[in-house]
Amino acid sequence: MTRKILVTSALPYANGAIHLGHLVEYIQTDIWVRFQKMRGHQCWYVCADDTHGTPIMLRAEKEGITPEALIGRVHDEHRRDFAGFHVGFDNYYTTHSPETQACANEIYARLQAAGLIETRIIEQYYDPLKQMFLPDRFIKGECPKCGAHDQYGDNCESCGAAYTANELKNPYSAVSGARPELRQSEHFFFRLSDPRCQSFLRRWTQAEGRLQHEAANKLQEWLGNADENLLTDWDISRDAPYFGFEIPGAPGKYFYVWLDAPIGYMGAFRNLCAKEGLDFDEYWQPQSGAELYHFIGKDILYFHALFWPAELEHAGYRTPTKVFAHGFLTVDGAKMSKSRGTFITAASYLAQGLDPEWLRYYYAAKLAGSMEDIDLNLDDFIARVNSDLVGKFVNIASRSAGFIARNFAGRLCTCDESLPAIQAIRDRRAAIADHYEAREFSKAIREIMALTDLANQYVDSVKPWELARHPGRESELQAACSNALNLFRLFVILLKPVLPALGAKAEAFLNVAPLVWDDGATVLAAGHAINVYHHMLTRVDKKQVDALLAANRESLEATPQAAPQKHAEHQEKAAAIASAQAAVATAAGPHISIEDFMRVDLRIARISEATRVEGADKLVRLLLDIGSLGTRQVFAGIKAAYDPAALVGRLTVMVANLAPRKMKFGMSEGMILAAADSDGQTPGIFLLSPDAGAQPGMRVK
RNA sequence: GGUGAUGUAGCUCAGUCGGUUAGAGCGAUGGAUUCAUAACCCAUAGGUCGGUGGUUCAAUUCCACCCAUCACCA
Repeated sequence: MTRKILVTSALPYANGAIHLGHLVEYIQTDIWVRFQKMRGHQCWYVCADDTHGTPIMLRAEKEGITPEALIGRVHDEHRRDFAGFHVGFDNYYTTHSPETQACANEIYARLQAAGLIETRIIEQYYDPLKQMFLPDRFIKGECPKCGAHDQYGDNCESCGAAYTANELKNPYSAVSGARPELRQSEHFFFRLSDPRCQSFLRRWTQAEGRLQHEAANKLQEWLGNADENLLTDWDISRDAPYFGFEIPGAPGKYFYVWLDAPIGYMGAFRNLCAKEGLDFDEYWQPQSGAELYHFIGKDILYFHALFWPAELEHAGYRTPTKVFAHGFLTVDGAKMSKSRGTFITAASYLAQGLDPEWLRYYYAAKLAGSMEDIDLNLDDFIARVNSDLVGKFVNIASRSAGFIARNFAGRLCTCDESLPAIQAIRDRRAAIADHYEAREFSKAIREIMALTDLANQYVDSVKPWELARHPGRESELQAACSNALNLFRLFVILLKPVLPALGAKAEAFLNVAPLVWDDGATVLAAGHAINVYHHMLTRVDKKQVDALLAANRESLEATPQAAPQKHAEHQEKAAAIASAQAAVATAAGPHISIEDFMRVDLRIARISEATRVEGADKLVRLLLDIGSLGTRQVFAGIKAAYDPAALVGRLTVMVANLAPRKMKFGMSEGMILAAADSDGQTPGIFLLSPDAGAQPGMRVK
């Protein structure tokens, strides 16, 4: 039965370059789509640039161009990068399109008719100079806790404290530098807290097979128990000026970028329908028999498994068949880092002359159907590609082709289908297909590589190089090489979803039409002529990888452009955090300066009160007297080692300028110092004490 | 602090619904071979399956706690 399948990857934001982290998702999706197409299903793969929002608007302004010009340029870059990695979209569109706008308006109107849209007045910082409302991350100021300058409006990158934008001291607009003022504005909300949404989502998210188990657990956490309503309404509007779609009937109000982003899937597909003569409704009406899959990163599960299905359901559309979330990419076990050069852009990878199929293969060999992060271990990458692809797979063709060309004018003889290696492939084809279907690509690759070992063992056992030296054994030689090349052909079929370009080269060499999955049931006919063999794949040289890292290594002063794996408006803040972390990690070195040390305000403290904390396993609540600085409440994880009653009255040392942290049990306004063996060899926690004479409030230095 | 996940050979990962000697690929070492992009083939060495306790005749596999890493939430 031919399935009708619509597949999407998450929309990359149109203000940054595609990097290796993005590519995990697009390659994963592309492999799956190519597999479905090879199976003969009608499968459409659409994606688009996510083009709206404040960051795009401001970026364009900064460059002195229109937002349309900016997103047009980025669109071309993205298309080129994806094409370079053989990501075969059927349509790569843009959310800034009439189709997306029409879909957004339609969904909005239907939600409104269903009583799920509500307006509410909210208070927000406004930039009087720029004359625009400011999202939190466009407000900077001094951290209310530690006083660090130039901190963003939601948390402090210096001390880690979390707060709201209006707690910032001396706030200023990151856009104009002006002092922002609080103003009221009417916003539109999607009523996710409505009982209809809630009960629908409980049902929808827990449906068997809908989400991965880890994802379903996460959703359960967000939804809470049946008697709780943890969902809050979603603010879907932004005030002008904003680059996006104006809300119908609400002049000066625009759809928030995250509202129209997933609708961009529909827009891209509608655009494809016009080109291909497809029936949009057949895929999107509630009773659709078509399948709909979204491939996403785990960071945007919230949008795709809560907001999006709730919108679709209540706007009278079908909901996704499944949502597939994947993990993040690490490089050599760590987050991608500009200073290490592991923040590798797609364009630089291609520009350095690395083969995109190396990466496709490596990702496939690491990807499973789970949300676990995957690691690009560069040494492993080199070893694996060289050994598996060149040494095992391509080698089968390379070691057989010469004999056929030289001795038999390129003609094959009958393939021995009873060969154990061929039988083994036939036996495993269905299982390998199941692995592809379940996105367990690493399992598929493992099976395929085990089979290539059998093929090489076969060649080794019949020793064509010896047969070639003995006149009269020509037919044996031809049989051996024909069998080997047939084995190679079968591997090409199995690997073609992962290696489309190599597959095309192999098809040209084998002189066959594009191979589909079912071709694995057949062999090449006797007398079939193959073409001259040319190298199909080079080895990875460590020098190339080193050069790639060098090309991507940036000085610490360089401004980061995008953070790994983030979408839309997450980007700017995450980038800032990433660069701050990178700076700390690399700039600090083995020593800190005296200034660094002096930033920590250590004080003698007298424990004036110590009580158990109901519901906490490790915590003791302490009240600390620090002399002229007053008293502080601190939660300390020392319950295992100290009886609270025995602590009262004793002196210890505390960090007095640690950012207060809101805990489940109250504010913790500092930290006391205690020793513990980090290896866990010596159990216990040992509180520090000053020598006699120290008074509460004294500075420790 | 809470929740979820992860922790198995030098590296990357399987696996065990509790049961005789824990697997693969790569890497290492030794051998064989020379058709092939110094590829391939054979063999060997390497792990008290993060730690501690418990349940059991038996735990890497179940339970509890702890440690480390990651994510989300607060």
